Amino acid sequence: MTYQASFAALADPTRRRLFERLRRRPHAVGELARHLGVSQPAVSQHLAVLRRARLVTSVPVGRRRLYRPDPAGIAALRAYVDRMWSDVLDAYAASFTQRPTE
Amino acid sequence: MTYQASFAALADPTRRRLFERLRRRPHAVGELARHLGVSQPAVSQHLAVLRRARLVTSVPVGRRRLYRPDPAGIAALRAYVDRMWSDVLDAYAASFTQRPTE
DNA sequence: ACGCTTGATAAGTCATTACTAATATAAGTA
DNA sequence: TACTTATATTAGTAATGACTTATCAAGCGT
Repeated sequence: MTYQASFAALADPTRRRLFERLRRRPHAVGELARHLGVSQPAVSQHLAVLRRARLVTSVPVGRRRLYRPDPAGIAALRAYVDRMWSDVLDAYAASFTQRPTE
Repeated sequence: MTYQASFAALADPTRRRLFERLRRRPHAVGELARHLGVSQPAVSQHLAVLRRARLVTSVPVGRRRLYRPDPAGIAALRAYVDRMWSDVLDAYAASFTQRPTE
């Protein structure tokens, strides 16, 4: 059920760009705001959504706060998509023996 | 860039339930509406969104229309999530040799 | 302590969207 | 041809959400 929040989080283009920028190395909030061309509050709000979806974590470092990807949410998302994929493949294989009923 | 639409499509819980129900076997629109407890137009609209995201396809069969999962969109989503995952792992491994700058 | 910097939160606004009811189209049936 | 069934489309509405400005809290340097 946790992947639901992940989909909602990554549905927004700005939030997805944020996430993609974090995937390589940790970033501070202001740094992200400068690069994405949105205000600092907007970035903070987006990061809060990503955090609730377990897609990012953060640690305070001095007066800044470093955000980095959270493997937990990404793994959950990956597991979900993988299961969908294999289910679809299974259904496709089964469609040769079993005709769609109703 | 096509995964963007996939995320947006699956961000809605109703739409995700629709998609999950299709993953096993093809379904007609009315059948889906009955099971999900939403009106038929709502289902048609959701299916249109899923179709634009390349997550489902449909074929007319008599006066009904059968919807089934589209491997194209699912594969794109899977590729994206997999790349995120490996990038995060790479960054984690690199973090031992390279300290996060700025 | 004071000021500066960094980030989070609050309140308000505008745009998007998920839904319903009503209507249109099209395929099958008598 | 008329009638029914199945789905799509349109129009309107209520809720959600992404953004802004303003403000608050906290850490660091002088």
